[in-house]
Parts: sequence; structure tokens; C-alpha cells
Amino acid sequence: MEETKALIQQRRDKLHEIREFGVEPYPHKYEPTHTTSVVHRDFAETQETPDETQRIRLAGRIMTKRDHGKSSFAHLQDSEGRIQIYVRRDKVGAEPYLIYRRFDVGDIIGVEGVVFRTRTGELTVLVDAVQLLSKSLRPLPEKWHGLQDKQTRYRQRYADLIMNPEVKNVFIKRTQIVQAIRDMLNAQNFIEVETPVLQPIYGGASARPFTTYHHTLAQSLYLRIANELYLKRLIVGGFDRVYEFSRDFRNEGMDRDHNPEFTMLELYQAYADYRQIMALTETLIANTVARIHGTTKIPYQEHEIDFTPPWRRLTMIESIREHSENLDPGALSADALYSEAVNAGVALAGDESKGEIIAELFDAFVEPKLIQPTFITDYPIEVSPFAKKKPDNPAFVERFEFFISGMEVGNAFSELNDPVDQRQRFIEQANRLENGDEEAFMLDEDYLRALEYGMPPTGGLGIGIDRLTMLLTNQYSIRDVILFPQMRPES
RNA sequence: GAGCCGUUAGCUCAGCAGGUAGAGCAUCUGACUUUUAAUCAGGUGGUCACAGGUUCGAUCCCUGUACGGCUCACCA
Repeated sequence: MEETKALIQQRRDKLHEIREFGVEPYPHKYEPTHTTSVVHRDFAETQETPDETQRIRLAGRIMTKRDHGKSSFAHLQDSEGRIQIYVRRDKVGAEPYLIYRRFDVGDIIGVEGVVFRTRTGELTVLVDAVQLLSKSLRPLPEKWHGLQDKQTRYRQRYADLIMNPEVKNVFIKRTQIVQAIRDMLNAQNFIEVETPVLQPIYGGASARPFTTYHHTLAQSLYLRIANELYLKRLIVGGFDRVYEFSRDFRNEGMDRDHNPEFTMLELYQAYADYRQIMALTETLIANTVARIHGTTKIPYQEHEIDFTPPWRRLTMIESIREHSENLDPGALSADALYSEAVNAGVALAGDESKGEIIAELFDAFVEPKLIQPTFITDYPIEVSPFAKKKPDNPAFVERFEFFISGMEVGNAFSELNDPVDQRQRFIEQANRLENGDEEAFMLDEDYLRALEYGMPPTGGLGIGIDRLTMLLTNQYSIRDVILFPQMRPES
């Protein structure tokens, strides 16, 4: 149906006419000598008269076209930018010009010629040979307003990228962010590894998994919700510093900072504790910001975020004291804390432990207010089954998360390496799993076996790469930093 | 999962106490060899998301569905 629509049919007709001239509309290759940005740089001094000895070949997509009888102006867009071309019948010849007249906005062409400046001052390629490289059959969005509709932008990211150069910049920056982190970690002798995405037992985070099935093995497998337990197996095996940019999958809701699949950097460093990881974290991120922006103070939405170390750090208890109205979880019994929390409007089921209530209070009162980079330390043990207890207070663990603009961006702890303690924590989780908590952990005997061989004291860190990219590119939604965000099927 | 808002031409958007729709750009025809949101003249293009209901009559009012956006919930 759609294929017969008038605009597409017109282009099919032109395609046919072009073939009748003996021209192949989809040739196999073209060899440009320049890109648009190189032309703009190398010919910056060029005036109205072209230097006939400096011939160039450019390839790109026609983005505008203004026909004037026996001549025509157009703009060509390549991966780096745009440049105007000027096609004249007396330069390219009568028949090639007839063929050119059948080119449309959206077509990909190659041009050859010299560079000059028009009387309005625009650097322009005076074309004496033009070749179709790919005929476009589908009209692009309008040249002035571009493509606005979010649904179309997400579903047809290719069209979004053609029409909105700032979108492309976001994704280039995303790659640069990952590259910057990778470079710094490599320079510190971290080893980048790859661990299973398909896992027989999921773990390392609290989340519902995606489940799939392996026919030959006749068993269920899970898409990883984290790669934590595999990286720590590698620490056991003697890799003292490992990391992985891990695509993780969580079968949960979608909103401005959650996508069902997302990217997490996890790293583990043997012989370090969470304090060292804290120092590593702020350095890593501040240096990344500086490398991308040339400064450590950048705007995000309505705020200016200052990434300059050291970041503020306070314990979870302190943060609740600071941001709630006189709630001091440290001084209250579990029952008293429960009443206070309910009075303060926190939704609780009633069966929460004290530590879980503390975590809920933090989520309700503190998290949204943490705009500047802030480390929150010392989490309740109940919500931290892989973290080592505080030596002086076994109700809490050596753990921190860091928050920016009200978003949790990273999570770290001194890794629990006592296999007996770890088994006990697994058993508590297994009970919750039996009671229907789909997000509780499965008991992972193989992981416990690894710990029984002995894992050195280790610090571990996870950083949400999508959220970090949102912050460093000033994007409001995670969908704007994921090339192909999850969408419901069209109709 | 809930609430609110949206869905009109290829794109960006108007519109209507309820009387079967408009603009700009794109597209088509013609003119035009330094234009640039080119210009000038004349055309084409719509199941007004989908399905019901109310009505003499529905793009408009009502209900449902689909998809999307925002907020909330879930998600450490």
C-alpha cells in the first residue's frame, strides 16, 4: 500500500528514467578525495575564482536542491557536515544534467570539481562531474523544521540522524565517553574482559530477569541483570584488575532513566576497599568530563554540575538526618522508625526490616535532592548482600552509591569475600525468593565454590553508562542516549 | 499498572457550537546560469490513528482499542 503512494511512485519513476539513460543508480563504490569538513578547512581562504589545479571529489546526501533552469544549487551532507555544490549544464554536459534533474533531496551522489566562493560568500563546489551513488525512494522530512515527532525519531533513528545533526553528536560523545574511561582503566592496568550474557543463574543485582530457553541444553537461561559475579570469579582466578562494559537486561518498567537493556561499566580491583574505589570513581568521572568538555563544570538541565573532586560524601543515616524533618534512623528502634516513616508519608508494606526502612527513607527524602555529585556511604546490610560488613557496625556495610542530578549513577562496595558469610546472605535471599520476591537472588553454588578457593579483598564499582552519558550530553531522557530504545511494535 | 495530554497531507502545524478540511515546506508542470527557507505562475496530494455509540449529519461529542509523550507507581 505504502509503496504505491504518490511521492514514492514519483521517485520510482525517476529511478526508471535514470536507468533508461544507461546509468546504474546503485553503483558499487566511489572514491572521495575529501570530506566536507576538510574542504571547509583547506579552502577557507578561497575566493570567487577557483584554483583549477585543486580538484576534489566528495560524496554525500543531497539535503537541499534549488534548480535554476540550466544550473542548480544543492547542499551535500556527509558524515562531517554540509557543503554547497553548484551544478551547471555547461560544466557537466547536457545529458548528465538531464540525469541530475532527476535527482531528489535524499539521494546520495558523488561530485567532482573545484572549489570557489559564491558572491554571497558561501564556499561551494563547482561541479563538472556528478554521479548517482544511491537513489532515495522515500522523501525526507521537511528541511526547515526537520523531524520533530519523538515516536518517529526513536523508531526511525536513521531518519533522525540524517535530519538532526545534534543527535549524532550525542552518540559520538557517548562513544568518546566510553573510550575515555577505557583509556584510563587500561592505563591503570585494568584488563577488559567479556563474560556471559546468557546465564543459568542470574545475580549481582535485584531485578526481574528476561528468561529464555536453550533447546539443546533443555534448560532455562537468563539474560544477565549484572555481570558482577563473573567478574569476581575472575578476581578469584588471579585477574587483579578487570572491567567490562556490560549490556545488562532487566525486565522492569521503562521511564526517563530506565531502558530494559542498558550499559553498565563494572570494574573490580583486588586489594582495594570501597574508599579507594571512591577515589578512583571521582577521578575517573572528573577526568572523563574534562576530556569531553575541557572543564569539570557543565550544565545539566536547569543546574550546573560541578564534577571537580573531591565530591561530597556522607553516610546514608547522615543524609536522612539532613534531608528529612528530624528523622534520626540511628537513634530509633525498628518499630519507632516504622511509625515515623509512615507518618512522613513513606509507603511501607509493614514487614520491612529496619535497614529496608532506612533505604526507603533515603529513596523518598534524599535521592531526589542530590544534585551535585555526592557519595552516600554505609548502606544497611539487608539491601547489600554482596558487600562486606563495617568492622565496627555489622548492621551496615562498606558500600557507596553516587548520585548526580537526583539520579543514581553508580554503586560500589568492599566485596564480601567471606564464603561462609556469603552463603548465609544467599540463604536469606533464597527465603525471599520462595516467598515470591522475584527480585531476590538465586543461590549460586558455583560462585560460593569460587569464594571458597579464596578471593582477595576486593573493591568493586558499577557505573551506569547511559545515565552518565545523559549527564555529559545534557539529555533529559535515556532514550536520547540509546540509539535504538525499546519501543512497542508499530501497529 | 494509574492519571493527564496527544495522534489531521511525505514533514511541521492550523482548524471546526457538529455541516466530509487548510497553510508553509516537499512533490508535479512551466520559466529561470551565483541561489541559499531561491523566486514567479499553475496543479496534485487526506479512511482527520482504529472500532463502536449519539446525531438528519461526527475530524470535532461519548466509549473502547492501539501507539506516543509527561507524571506517578514499580525498579536499590
